[in-house]
Amino acid sequence: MVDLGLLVKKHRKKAGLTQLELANLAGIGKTTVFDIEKNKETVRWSNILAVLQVLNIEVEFKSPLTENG
Amino acid sequence: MVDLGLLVKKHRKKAGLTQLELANLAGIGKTTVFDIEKNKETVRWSNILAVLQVLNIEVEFKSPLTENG
DNA sequence: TTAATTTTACCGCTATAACAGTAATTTTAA
DNA sequence: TTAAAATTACTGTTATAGCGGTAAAATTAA
Repeated sequence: MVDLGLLVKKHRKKAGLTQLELANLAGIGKTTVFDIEKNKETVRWSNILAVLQVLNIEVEFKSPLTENG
Repeated sequence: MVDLGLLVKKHRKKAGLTQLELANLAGIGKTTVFDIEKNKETVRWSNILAVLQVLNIEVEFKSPLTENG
């Protein structure tokens, strides 16, 4: 899954939240939630993190270096 | 690994790049690279993505929903 | 169908991230 | 040790993300 916008949307729906409710829970504006779901990459990392936290989504970074040592 | 700043720094070092070189390769300012390595979360998602791309680091989002279906 | 809800879209305003420049500090190499 | 390179830190300016308000589509429910 590379589509963060769709991922957020799916999780939001599963949680039974509207964009506005998710925005309020994450402490951000509704416009930003909309932007995230539209894969607008100019949003702040902190705002994405706030949304992911509400939806219980974890972030992982992977590379050849992280695999071994 | 949750420390994105340290992760970026390690990969940058491994690639033999200075912050300025990484910034130029990623097409962003040196200040932003510095901020990312300092785990400043107010940076733009697009700028983080640009840095990760240069360093060949992939992003993965995980949750109970992404595991099964 | 109609009404209610939600999403999408656009608008200014404000707050601030991004930036280059500079300088001080720290690290590395000679 | 000294010199060179890199990192950290700060500053002022500029560009723009974030925001609420509003309204139009789209979706859902009755």
